[in-house]
Amino acid sequence: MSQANLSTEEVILQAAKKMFKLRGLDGTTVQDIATEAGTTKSMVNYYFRSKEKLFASVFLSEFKVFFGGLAAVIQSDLPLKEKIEKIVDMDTNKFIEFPELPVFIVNEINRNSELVFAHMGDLQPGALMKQLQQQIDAEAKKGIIKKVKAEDLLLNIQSLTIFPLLAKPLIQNALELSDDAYKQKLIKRKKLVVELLWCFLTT
Amino acid sequence: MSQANLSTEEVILQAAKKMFKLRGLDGTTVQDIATEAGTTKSMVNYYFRSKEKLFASVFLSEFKVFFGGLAAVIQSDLPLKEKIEKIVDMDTNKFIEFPELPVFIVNEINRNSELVFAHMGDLQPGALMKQLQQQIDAEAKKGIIKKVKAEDLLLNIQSLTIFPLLAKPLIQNALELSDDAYKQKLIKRKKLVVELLWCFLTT
DNA sequence: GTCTATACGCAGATAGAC
DNA sequence: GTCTATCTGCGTATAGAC
Repeated sequence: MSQANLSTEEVILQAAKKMFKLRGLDGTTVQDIATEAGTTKSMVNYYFRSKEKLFASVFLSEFKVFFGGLAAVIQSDLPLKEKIEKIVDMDTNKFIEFPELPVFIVNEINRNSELVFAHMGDLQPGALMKQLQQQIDAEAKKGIIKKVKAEDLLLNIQSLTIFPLLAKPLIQNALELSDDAYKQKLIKRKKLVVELLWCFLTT
Repeated sequence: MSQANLSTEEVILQAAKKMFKLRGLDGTTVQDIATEAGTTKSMVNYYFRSKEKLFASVFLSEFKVFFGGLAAVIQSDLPLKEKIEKIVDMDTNKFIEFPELPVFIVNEINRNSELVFAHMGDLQPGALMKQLQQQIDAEAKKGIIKKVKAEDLLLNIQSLTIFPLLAKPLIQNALELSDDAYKQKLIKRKKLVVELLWCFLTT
């Protein structure tokens, strides 16, 4: 970080992240990564032994970006409505910054699931879900919201925020929107998504 | 259709559909298709000239399955609520029958968009959207629903129905659900999605 | 119309010189 | 640690026998 010239290993890793996110595991060759990094295939294999090992490390770190923050918000002691707002806001911002992430993750968990799930055994979604459920039950008892399943709420939030990124080329094509117009649409959409979710919880 | 033994060309086409949907354009080789079809690489290239030409024809027909029906429902003269129910029901059933479709479509429109959009110039989403907007405006004037943008409504419907398919491996892993349990969850979810959407439109 | 043989290039990976 | 040279296999595509 402190030196201007990154080590070759770091340059290769960054190039791999870029190419894998753009074209996926199958669509990226070691040569692509080497060219992007300004080095040779041999160097890539020297530092990372194989394409799959390199991919695994890239995927894991990107997956943490993808779901990083979600756990923190759920574990915080905010009221449910603010948690929803925060998750929607966070996801939207993250995906505006890294638009290739959702397609990358979705593609790889479906196409290379063995490779992917072998390397992420340490995540504990069950505990998070339980905690969120307790909060929902508590707020429902107070009459603030109606009782729903935590897993459904979370799935609805993620569906409404992530899908528009996945379908971006299709929607842009259909509505004839520029990249910037689409970005503005996503930002406006945050409010709409929260309203939609909250409306359902309080009716 | 009437003869038990399909022509070699048809067998290859079916094999290509299967393999492309499972592994995508980049993840499928001509050899894979040939093996699946019980023939040779040469035959594949004989009938379809190239892998990309074969892919283009597969994608187009699958895309029509993906969006077939949507236009018909929007163009029908049902009230909005029934249209929403019908779209949710249709999409869910379709994706239970062909679970690989959403990932396939999403991946290819993002990764191979040039190839994809070059072959689907004849779709007219603008007209459909306009028609749906008119119905929304009409029902809003009657006080049945509140006024919303047709494009937002459609995006919300598709988000809530399609995303759970795209994230299937992740959700199955997190909630520890079998394939059949997941399928049951999707079927139950139809009602929840319609309620969520309709609740927002009438509040 | 079907299949064998084969062309040619690039894939991923390694050996060994410097 | 870096790079050149090279291996082996598979990728798409075609030529030509039957």
